[in-house]
Amino acid sequence: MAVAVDFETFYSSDYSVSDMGIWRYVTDTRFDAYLVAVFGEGIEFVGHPKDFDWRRLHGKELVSHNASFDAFIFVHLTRIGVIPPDVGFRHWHCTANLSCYLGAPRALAHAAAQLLGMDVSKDLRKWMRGKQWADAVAEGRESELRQYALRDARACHDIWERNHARWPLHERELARLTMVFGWKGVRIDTKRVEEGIVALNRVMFEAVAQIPWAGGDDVAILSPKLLGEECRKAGIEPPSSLAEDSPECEEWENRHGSQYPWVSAMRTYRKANALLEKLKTMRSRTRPTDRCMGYELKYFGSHTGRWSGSSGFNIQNLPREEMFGVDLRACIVPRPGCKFVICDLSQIEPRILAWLCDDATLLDQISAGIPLYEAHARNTMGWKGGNLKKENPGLYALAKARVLGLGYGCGPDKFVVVAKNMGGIDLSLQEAKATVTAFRQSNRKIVALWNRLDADFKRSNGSTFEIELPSGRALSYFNVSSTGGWTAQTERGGRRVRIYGGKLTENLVQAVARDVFAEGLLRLADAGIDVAFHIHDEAVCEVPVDTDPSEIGRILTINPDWLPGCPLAAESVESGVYKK
DNA sequence: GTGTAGGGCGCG
DNA sequence: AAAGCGCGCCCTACAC
Repeated sequence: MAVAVDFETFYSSDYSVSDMGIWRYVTDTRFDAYLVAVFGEGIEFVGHPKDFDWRRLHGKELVSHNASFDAFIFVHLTRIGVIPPDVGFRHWHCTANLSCYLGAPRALAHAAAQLLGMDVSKDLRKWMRGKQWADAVAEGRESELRQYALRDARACHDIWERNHARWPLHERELARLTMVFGWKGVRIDTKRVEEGIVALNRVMFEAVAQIPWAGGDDVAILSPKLLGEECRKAGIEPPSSLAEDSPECEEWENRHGSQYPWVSAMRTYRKANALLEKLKTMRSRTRPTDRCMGYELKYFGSHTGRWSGSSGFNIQNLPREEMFGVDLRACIVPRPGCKFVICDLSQIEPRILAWLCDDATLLDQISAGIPLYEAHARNTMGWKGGNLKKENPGLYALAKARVLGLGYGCGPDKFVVVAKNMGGIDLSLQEAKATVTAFRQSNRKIVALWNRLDADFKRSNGSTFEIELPSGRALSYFNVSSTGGWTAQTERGGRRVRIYGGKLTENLVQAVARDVFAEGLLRLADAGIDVAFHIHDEAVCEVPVDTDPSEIGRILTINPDWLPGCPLAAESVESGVYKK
């Protein structure tokens, strides 16, 4: 039994949690929590937070949809004296996270539709945008608003009551850790951020100077249409794509690039702008009190279970290298007295794939210390020499591209691109075709896994296809259908996507790797090691400077009980800044 | 004005 | 028949 708590707070087009982050939103002078709805265990209240007897929640299990928002509001209202300081609730669960775990959408309206079959329209909340409680009163809609808030609290309560038994305790703990890691945030090197902003403004100024249509105020500098018009004025055809990996665009650049620097200026502008926006977000979200920036990760952000970045700042996709002389990762630093130990699980996905295929040869080689991609080259590419990475870096790169690309069904056309992007390898389509065929012939166990999953999937036509993962949780595909090709929904009620053996294999591997890493996170927490943030298979730990870094790798590579015989390895680096 | 789709590109 | 996968955020274009 739990009590649902749902706050309604003022927001507008230029004042919102999603743009500003929760800390700045709450500390802004415009902040106003004008309503709270509380529902469950015989409590039914809706009104101003100051009018609720918060002591009624003492000792209760609380639940909110997006608990990282409501619990933060609760803490803030306690700090400023609206809520008394002695309300001791037991846990504060999140039904948005629960919904994701169950394969339902995160947003309350859609989650309630899928999990409760209930229509929870958000129209009134949108209507409140930019309006204060007094505006609602003036327009005679306050009782409607109260009902709306209570209805949301009831939906949250019902989602919890009907489904929480299917959410394991260790997964709830992962969700809780995700919330508190994000609240705590990361320390920011504010000087480096400022310098980066100055440098990028200059880069963009110079790029704009090269773009003839960039004069006015509201001009779309990256507009393909405007580029097209400019090209036709000059009597040349515009490239149909500006992507870095477009051969057509590469040819255009070779032919026209020196005379017309437009494409290269647009690319520079695009990259520098994306970087600049990230720096500005960091600057605006850094708390002056402790020079730290809160961030948010979405627990179960992907259907395979991985976390995903969120809320206007994605901490999981910071560039690895410096760009335009700006090192974004280095803007994130340990707190005083601490260092980072950055630890990642080495080649976790191919190891899992080998384990799932029961490829004993490969597993034994890895256990014996042979590098994974070298072992692959020995087994299936005829490598007979010594250390492959040292003796033949080109072949090593190809082996890596084969393992990471071809293991999941990549075809020849795509493999040309994958080999180029991943290993800088130029392959003709003919060579790619031969490589794909040879790979599938010499990796029969992988192909057998594709085929087995594909057949199992098709047997689920008309219903839900579930793959039981070694950890005990399930990977689900809803409403399997064969109409117009085989499709399913990876999210309940979501868009249909094409499903096939290679994709199922990749999803399965990704899900198992996620569970391995998740167990590691729980063990780190048990050992009292702070994780500043994490990126799929990498934990950025923030520890006192005298901490032994090898302990962290040891903890992350303990085999879960459900993964016996899969050799795990980790690499750790100590650093005074975040880096790759 | 808002919402959405898609190109492009950052990450694992 | 064949198909790398999983994300989020920037921007533009376009429908309403």
